[in-house]
Amino acid sequence: MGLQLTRGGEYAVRAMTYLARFPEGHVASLRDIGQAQEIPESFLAKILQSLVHAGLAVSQRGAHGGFGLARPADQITMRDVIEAVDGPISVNLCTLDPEDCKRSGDCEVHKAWLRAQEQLMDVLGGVTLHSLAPQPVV
Amino acid sequence: MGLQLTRGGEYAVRAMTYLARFPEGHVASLRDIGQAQEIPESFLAKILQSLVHAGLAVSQRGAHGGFGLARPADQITMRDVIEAVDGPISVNLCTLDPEDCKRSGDCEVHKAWLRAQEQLMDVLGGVTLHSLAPQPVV
DNA sequence: GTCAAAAGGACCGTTTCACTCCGGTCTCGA
DNA sequence: TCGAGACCGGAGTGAAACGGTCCTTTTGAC
Repeated sequence: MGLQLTRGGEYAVRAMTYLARFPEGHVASLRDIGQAQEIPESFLAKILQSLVHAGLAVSQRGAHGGFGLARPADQITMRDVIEAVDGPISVNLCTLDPEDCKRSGDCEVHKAWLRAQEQLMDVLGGVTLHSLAPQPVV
Repeated sequence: MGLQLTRGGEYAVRAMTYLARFPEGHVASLRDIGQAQEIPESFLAKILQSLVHAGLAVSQRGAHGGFGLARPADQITMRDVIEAVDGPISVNLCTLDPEDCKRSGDCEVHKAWLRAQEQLMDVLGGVTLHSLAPQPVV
């Protein structure tokens, strides 16, 4: 079964959506997030690190530390989140690296893949965390 | 890197596109297809078997046997081919089996995935082998 | 009958997935 | 200042999927 999101990507979207429910500046701990979203905590730690590295989340160390969004929720998309965790979205190898695909020039198949990829990115790039979040928790 | 097509799916599309260049009823041997499209023959054999089982290709055994399309090229889509080889396209587990996703009801994330999936299927389901083939070989 | 070709099943090395573990580091609060 | 709480980051791991290979059997044309 190809063309499927990784578990890490799925968890990342859920975790970030959870963080989007809090007011800006608020941080939630690994444990909070993991328990609320039913994500194994040790795995979630890795995922959140990727998100921090990508500049989508911020972390606060020490007692009462945790994670929060690095920007307002309406400025982070599903695409951002997924690419931070799983790397660039490329529906087929040949759409990622045109060098690698000697057929890219004349090849109708290549063009079809490019279109499919664009559609997918449009959808994922158009969905913000804000639009995903249920009514915010005050 | 998630969300990517398998090698098998890629090969399948190329192989079927190759077969679409011939007049109906013509069969090409495994070797022909493999050499023309630079696909390892022993692997291609497996892929073509999946396509035959799925009713997209027909095979002729014995001397001068080979493979051909089971229907006219304008009635076979990329989606058909990919699903025959890689199984149903599901961009996320929760879009495949709603039972499995207890969040499916109230969950905005779930709806976003459904939309993404639909877009992808629309593109892939709208591209026929006919539209992919270069000028047919007589 | 013989040769060409697909059918189909067993096998296999490598990579990726989906985690886990653990020592280290930082920070706050008492 | 000391220690508990929390993230950092790298190494490790079992299972599954990927990407094939190989070999025997069956079928069909000549």
